[in-house]
Amino acid sequence: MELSPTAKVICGMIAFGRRTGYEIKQFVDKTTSNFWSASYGQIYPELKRLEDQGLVVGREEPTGERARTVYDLTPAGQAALEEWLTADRVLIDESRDEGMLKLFFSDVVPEQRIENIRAMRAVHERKLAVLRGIEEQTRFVRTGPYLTLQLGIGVTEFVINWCEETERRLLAEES
Amino acid sequence: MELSPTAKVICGMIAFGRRTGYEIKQFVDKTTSNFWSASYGQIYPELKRLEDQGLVVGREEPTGERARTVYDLTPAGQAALEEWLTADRVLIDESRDEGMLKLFFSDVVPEQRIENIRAMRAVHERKLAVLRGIEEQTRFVRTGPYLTLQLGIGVTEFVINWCEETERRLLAEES
DNA sequence: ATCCTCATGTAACCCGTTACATGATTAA
DNA sequence: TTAATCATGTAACGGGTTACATGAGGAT
Repeated sequence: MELSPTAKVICGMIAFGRRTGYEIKQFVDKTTSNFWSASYGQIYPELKRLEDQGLVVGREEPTGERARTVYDLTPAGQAALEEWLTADRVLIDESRDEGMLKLFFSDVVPEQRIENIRAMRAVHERKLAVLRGIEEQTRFVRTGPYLTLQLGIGVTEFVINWCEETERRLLAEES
Repeated sequence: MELSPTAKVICGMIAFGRRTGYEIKQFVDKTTSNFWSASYGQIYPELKRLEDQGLVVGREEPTGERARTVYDLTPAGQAALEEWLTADRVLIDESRDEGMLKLFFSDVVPEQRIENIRAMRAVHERKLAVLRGIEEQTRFVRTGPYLTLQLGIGVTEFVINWCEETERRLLAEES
């Protein structure tokens, strides 16, 4: 059973512990959103589809009067997840970085170039602060999340340094 | 006139020199695809819309019997492009990196972790080779494309190094 | 001749976000 | 008591990819 893009995060998150749709969204925002995000508009319908396909089971566990469905992986779901994780297929690798695009076209308005780089740096500084926050408040029982966080931090720092150096260099060249 | 996402690359590419839809696609693939891509299915309809909005003008310049429409920016198009480049708005920053997602969930199948990292490295090594190819075969009169290429190369190298180091570390810890 | 590149386009589909709607529970 | 958080959902919309269709020109 081939997993759809969003099914990959959903099943992975459930494999890390039974969860509600709401919790899946929280975890995605807190942990993978840097390289893989998901919205409620995808998560809830996808959970239904996964249940139809027999990859997950939802159990009603309301909090008082408040409806609440907790999902578990079925053996088929676990198998599909493992198949995906071990398969040697072409990996999705998409990115849309408007800061980079503006820098690319910055010769159209050259006076703005330094400003473009500063804006890029600001984006990455905010990102770094978020990642550092996660780093602090999380106990890493699992290595996967730890590794991706470290790589995320490393790349972000690299970009910030590059922005700083480039800004300095461009300012020096101006004079 | 607010530019749609795809209109940003299209107008930028035309600002760098009058082009056909086909040429825009070639340039995008060769230069920005690392952080911003576009398909024919977007480019041709978008060029029509931009012409309706008066931001570009298409001129018929066939090659013999072969139809060919070359686009130029109108003053309004140039203005819209400059407005976008100078505006201080929230920047689109999206990414979907399946290699990272697999690494994140690699505790589900821990024996596979090293393999996941190798696959990630392979992706980035291919990417680096492509970027280095562009670096060689291109004369950089313009700084924007040069800067984004350098940053792309730097980040890619950083990721490759991280993968190598992490792989070594994990192998050492195994024993 | 044949194949690659140039060149333009569209239709079906997939996917995903945004905004909205609703309501219970808990913390301040 | 009021605001934040927990919790579930959907409909409209926008955007983008893939696959297909077509054909001319240039190179081998």
